[in-house]
Amino acid sequence: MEQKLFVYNTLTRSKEEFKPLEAPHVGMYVCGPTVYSDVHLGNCRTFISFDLIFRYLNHLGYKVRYVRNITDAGHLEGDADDGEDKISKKAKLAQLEPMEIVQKYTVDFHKVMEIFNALPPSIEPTATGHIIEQIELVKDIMARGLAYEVDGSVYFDVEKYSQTEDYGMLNGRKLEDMLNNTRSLGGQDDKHGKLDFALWIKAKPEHLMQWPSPWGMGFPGWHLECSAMSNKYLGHQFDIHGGGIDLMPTHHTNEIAQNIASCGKVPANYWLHTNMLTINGQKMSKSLGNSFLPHELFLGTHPLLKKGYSPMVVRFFFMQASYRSTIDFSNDAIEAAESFYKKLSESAKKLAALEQKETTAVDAEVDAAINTFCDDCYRGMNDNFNSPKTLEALNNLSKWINTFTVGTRKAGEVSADTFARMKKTYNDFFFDVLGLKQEDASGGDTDQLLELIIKLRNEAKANKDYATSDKIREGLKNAGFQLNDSKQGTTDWVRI
RNA sequence: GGUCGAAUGGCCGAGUGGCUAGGCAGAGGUCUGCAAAACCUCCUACAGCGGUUCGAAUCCGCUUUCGACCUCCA
Repeated sequence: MEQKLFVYNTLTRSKEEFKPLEAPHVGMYVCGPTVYSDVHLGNCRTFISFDLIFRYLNHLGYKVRYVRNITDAGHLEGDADDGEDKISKKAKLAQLEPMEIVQKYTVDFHKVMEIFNALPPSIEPTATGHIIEQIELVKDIMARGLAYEVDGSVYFDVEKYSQTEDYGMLNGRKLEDMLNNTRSLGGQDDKHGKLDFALWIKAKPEHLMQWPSPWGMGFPGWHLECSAMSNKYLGHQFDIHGGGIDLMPTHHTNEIAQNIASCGKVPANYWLHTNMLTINGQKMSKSLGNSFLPHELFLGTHPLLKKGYSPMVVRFFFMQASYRSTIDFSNDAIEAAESFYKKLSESAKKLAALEQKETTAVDAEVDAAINTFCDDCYRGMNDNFNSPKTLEALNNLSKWINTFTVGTRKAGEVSADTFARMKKTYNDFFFDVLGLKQEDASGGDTDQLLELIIKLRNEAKANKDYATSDKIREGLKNAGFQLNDSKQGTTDWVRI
């Protein structure tokens, strides 16, 4: 079928057909984490969403250069530009080198991403590794008269920029509204205008992270790194820029301004924003103290959790909503996801063992239905990465997989092509696109032990010694293994 | 306060003008020694009030509630 991918572009507030600048190459930049503390689950949702997008673009055959930065400097604590660098602050508190903090949380972040089966980006540049590029960018902006220096700090002149450019092109706000509604903040006397933001910040002598620049010792402003690094690795113009929707109004707005001010171009054609994970209807965030960490979720150690949920269940839970909707976390919701995930995962297992053994007449209706469901997998993802739609299609395929497995209908009732397509499509989407894994795969020892126990039970069953066979089944259930007998006399087990 | 967005059945969550997703939970059935799994059937909702239309969950207006951003956050 024809593949036309539509994506919702925040810049135009509409769904547009995705057309890369230089197909089959796609450049995608996603704002990564600030590595000053553990990533919480809300952060994870965003990166898992972009992992889904990355995976689907790959699946469609695009050659994606996926750049996701690590912010390891310049991200200020507290309000405006008077605060302290987050990493610096944490380093002082813990009496560590800033780079120790950065290293620790970067490594943790990578581990968590791996647990969630998120693919690593093609390039993962750091802010501290691109100080020179950032200084050059500041110089470019100053050369165009759109930034000014005050006492060793450099600020972006939003009002001057707005005389020729549309500062609010992304956030949809009018300049005057933004000016009128900015809360008054202390410590901003150096700035000419309320909306001006720091490109380069003068460092106090005790500041742990500082670099020489034409304006003295200092460090880069937070928004600067993304402009500098996307320019460097993806060029002045690329296809997709993404991030959490909370970055859109300020961070991305400033980023666009920096890019236009330095080279005259809007960096990306499509701006994709993921929505927030909420808990009890409120945004999950570090500052609100209502966030939980991935391992707390896995182990069920957070007070809000009834029990632990495995990484794939969590990933599946995210896939059940579209990336542009908020998801409200609740035990009921994630338990529903858990059951659904296990069902689809079991079907994937059954599919691997499924063969077209008997040659039967092809039932055109069934054949057509299965082909439609395969198409639906694509239809879902092509519609702005609508993973819930794709899950629905997989669920429809799963019913046929189960029916064929039980044998009520024969796999031979569909053509060999359709059968092969069903296998490929189900596997492609379940494993490669949605990035799900089977979690109940066991080590060799357990497999062998269970096989033996099941054999003993089946012998008891054959002797109609149901007391013994039920005892074994009950015992295994208590140990976390559910036995399922089949019509053919074989017995499967699943972890529960 | 300003700006923007959201409100869908017990729970979650698709859906942008007619064909009234899907999952989970629940009920009934088939299968089974009994289970489990699986399959089948049932459970037909769109905050409220107006309006546009032959027809609205879907478009418009008002009201209510909630959220996001405006201040660090994915």
